[in-house]
Amino acid sequence: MLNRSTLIPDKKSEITDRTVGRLVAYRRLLVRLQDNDVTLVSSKAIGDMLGIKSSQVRKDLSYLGEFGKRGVGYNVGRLLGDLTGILAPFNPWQIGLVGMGRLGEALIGHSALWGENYEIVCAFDNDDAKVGTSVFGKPCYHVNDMARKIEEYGIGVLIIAVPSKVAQRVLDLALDTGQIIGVLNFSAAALAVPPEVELSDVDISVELEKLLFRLKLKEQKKLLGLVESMGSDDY
Amino acid sequence: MLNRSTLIPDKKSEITDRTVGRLVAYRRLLVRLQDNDVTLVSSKAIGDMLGIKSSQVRKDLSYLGEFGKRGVGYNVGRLLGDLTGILAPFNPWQIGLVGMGRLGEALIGHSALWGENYEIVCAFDNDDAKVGTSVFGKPCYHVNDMARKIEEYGIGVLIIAVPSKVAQRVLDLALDTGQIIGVLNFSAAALAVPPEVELSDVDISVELEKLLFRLKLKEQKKLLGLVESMGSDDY
DNA sequence: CACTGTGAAGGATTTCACAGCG
DNA sequence: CGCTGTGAAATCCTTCACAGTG
Repeated sequence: MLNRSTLIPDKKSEITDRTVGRLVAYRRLLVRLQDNDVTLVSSKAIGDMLGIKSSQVRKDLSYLGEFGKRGVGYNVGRLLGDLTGILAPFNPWQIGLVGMGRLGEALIGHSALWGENYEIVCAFDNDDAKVGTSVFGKPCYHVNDMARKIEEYGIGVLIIAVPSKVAQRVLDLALDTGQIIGVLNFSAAALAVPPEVELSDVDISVELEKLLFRLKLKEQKKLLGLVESMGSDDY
Repeated sequence: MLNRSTLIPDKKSEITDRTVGRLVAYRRLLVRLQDNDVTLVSSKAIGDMLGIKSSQVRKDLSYLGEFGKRGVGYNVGRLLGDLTGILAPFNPWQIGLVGMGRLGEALIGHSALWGENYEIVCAFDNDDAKVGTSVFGKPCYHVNDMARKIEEYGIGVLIIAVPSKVAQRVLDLALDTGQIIGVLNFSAAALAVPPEVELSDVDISVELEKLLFRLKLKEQKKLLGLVESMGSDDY
């Protein structure tokens, strides 16, 4: 169960969520490089391709050990293997998808969510038209059967893709099993989970509004700059 | 065009992206409170409902002005109005959706992306079966017509929901119009945009992998703790 | 020589702690 | 008295700068 290659190095305590996000991106890039028969890459090259400073890349990788050769760079295959091992779970995760609406379907079909290391094993919905069907080979069960199916499938992680009004209620049904340890929440609800459960929120409309606000700030700066350049003092 | 109520206060320069994200959440919460006829709320109450420290709530709001009454709290209606004004754009944004796959459809149907202040006006795809159709009332055009339609509709913001292999190519077609100032990228590609264009990435699989890695770290800590509690020293 | 690995500096964000006020 | 608003402290994250090395 605990095999050496996937163990996270001792400095692990310093690996933050932000670093992990970048590690995932590095790994994706390395896969592409390997496909293109690139065998060597520098932190500068990685950074340029991802829009990150090279020092950030080196710092991130340094948390995991010493992978590079000074004066040379990183061996693509070796680094890819090491990153893959570090990111890989000890055992594959079984994931349940709650909510088979448009977003749920999009997620279940999302190729990036079909890995060797984790798998959406089934979905849940309260719409009788969907219950009993299969989407991309994943069966859809009624929300009322969730607790039972979570145990049957050994599901430890849930993806929540239901309307925010019902998100907490439906989640609580699942938490009652005591078997859920991680939740990825796509609803706009601020979900409550016990402290031992990891919760992560992806709020699509917040992301859009953040972007639009940045644009507004820029617009305002431009407009105010204009006013100032007309020199109110001089009039 | 520049109306007073939507102007961002002078301290605006301190408003960070993170703060904006929380402001959006505060506004959503306030709408709910107002619907439930709550008229008064404290920073502590807001924080508790959203899983945030009350000091964070107060600091965020303080960037925008003084909205609360000491010893009392915040007036829900007043604060809601102020936040709405500050977050509202000077003019509604016209948004184009690139990619009408499952994720694109989910986004176009996502109720949260239909606001008074922004609207997805149309979609683009390269699949002839989709071009010419309408989804949720939004017409779908061919990617080759994108530049023309961006100008026709006055689109300033794009949502990218195409496979990462083609994302940059398709985006470049749009950027050539010189009219795009913001891009919300759902693909896994690290997109390049000119410095005057705001880019924001929402990477669904990175979010999932980050969560799974946190779970792995916890698991490892537990396992190592177990080893330690067996007290190798004592044997 | 070119690049990594990393302490130390610099920035950014959160939290504290308390003065100030209704 | 209770809660806001805010400097100051603490924490977290990124960038710099350079010693170290193949």
